[in-house]
Amino acid sequence: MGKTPPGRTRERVFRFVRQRLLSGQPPTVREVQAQFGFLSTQTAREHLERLVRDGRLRKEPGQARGYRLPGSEFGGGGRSGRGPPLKGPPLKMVPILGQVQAGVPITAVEDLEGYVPIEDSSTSSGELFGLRVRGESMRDAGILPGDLAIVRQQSTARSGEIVVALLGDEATVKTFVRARVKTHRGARIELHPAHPDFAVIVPDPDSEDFHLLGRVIEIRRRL
Amino acid sequence: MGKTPPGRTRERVFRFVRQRLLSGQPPTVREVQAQFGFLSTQTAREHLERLVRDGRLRKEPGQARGYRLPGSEFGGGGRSGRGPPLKGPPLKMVPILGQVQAGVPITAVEDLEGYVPIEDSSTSSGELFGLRVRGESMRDAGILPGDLAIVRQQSTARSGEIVVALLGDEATVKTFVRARVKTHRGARIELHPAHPDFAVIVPDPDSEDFHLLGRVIEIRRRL
DNA sequence: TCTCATACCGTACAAATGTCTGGCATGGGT
DNA sequence: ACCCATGCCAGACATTTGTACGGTATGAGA
Repeated sequence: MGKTPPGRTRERVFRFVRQRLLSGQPPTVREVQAQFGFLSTQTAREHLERLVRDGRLRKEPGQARGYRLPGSEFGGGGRSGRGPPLKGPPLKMVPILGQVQAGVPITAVEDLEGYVPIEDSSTSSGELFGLRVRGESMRDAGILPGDLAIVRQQSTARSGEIVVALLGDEATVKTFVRARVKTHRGARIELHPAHPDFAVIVPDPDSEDFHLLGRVIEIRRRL
Repeated sequence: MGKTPPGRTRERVFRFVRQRLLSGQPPTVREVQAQFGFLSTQTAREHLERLVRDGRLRKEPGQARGYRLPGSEFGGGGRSGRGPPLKGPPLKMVPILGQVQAGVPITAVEDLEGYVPIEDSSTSSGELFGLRVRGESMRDAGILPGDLAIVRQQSTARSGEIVVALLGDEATVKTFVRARVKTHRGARIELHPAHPDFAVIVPDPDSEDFHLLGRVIEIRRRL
């Protein structure tokens, strides 16, 4: 193997490693070596280490297939042993629920559409689930029918947050508002649509027909 | 470690391995061992091998971190046939680009914000990347400033598709339209905003200042 | 010329990791 | 009782893989 222009080969090495990492199969040093026909593992290693020094790759020293992409911190499972320092993966598979019912733990719901991957670095303990948006009532907030709402289960919310509430047996996405009302002791709850044709809903917080399912933390739309 | 109900532990092992694979980090036998507190690597191995025999996992014998999800070569996907209905979507980590330039291969861009996980079952060969949306010009299509657009690199598009185009050195998200014009031979290209205050853009397809970067396949908004 | 950096090769060694052989205990069935 | 499958442990061995130390050759500058 002769020499190649400076940086030329390294660029190709990066692409190769990157492709492998993106598809879930971290390469070994020797796989990189073979891919480019290097006659020495050291050559591959030098390229890799250089990419790490340049911040284009990250690595877990000593681990087999230890090269990673920078940016998102993947990691091993929740650590319990003393082994290498690995972090918990912020990546989760979130179930998309076909229908929601009050009081039914989402983990027990069988009627699900599938799973979507989501990065969840938050430490909040609420379970996550996905819900398909129906209706135009949040149109002006950029939430359209068919969108997938990622919801964190919680029974309270702050004013202005977009939430999923269960009214009767219907799940609905609205902006949660605590309105100060002088006539009452305390505040009252309102569910605001984001569309001129829809009216504000004022549920009775104590009613059996009203349940706050959680807060919408992300909207996804497939085109 | 005492005994546990039949299959109980194996189910947990499977979930652990699956989670790791989905996040791009195949576990070692010993990592599984540590995760569940087994005192022997063999115990972990037996669970893993059993999962392979049951078709729930696949493996590359002899390779370090050689366990895979069945179906596809990568993160998972496809069906495996037997066993519980567990499909693993083909999962990739997609780079979020801070800025885009014409002619620069996305793999060479260093200025990236991070990576997001995305399911890509399509067989299209175009590379994927993420781009932060700026401006209000697509507001009425439910695409707001700060949204993350997932883009598949391609140099052509069909009329009506939402695309990312490079005008000069500015990347912009618009609806791609092929307008039939009688005066010309062939059609002309238009980039339509989705906001009354913005005007249709009619780029010169042959200009150096116009490049079609790709098609928007998904919109994500963090709330 | 001399240094220095880049690009590559050769050959090891040691750690990480996959694999194997043998054993123990429990429970279900015959 | 016997057989057999399951769940687990113990201790090794062999391969894969990361890492280290040293070498050759070329080109850019000082």
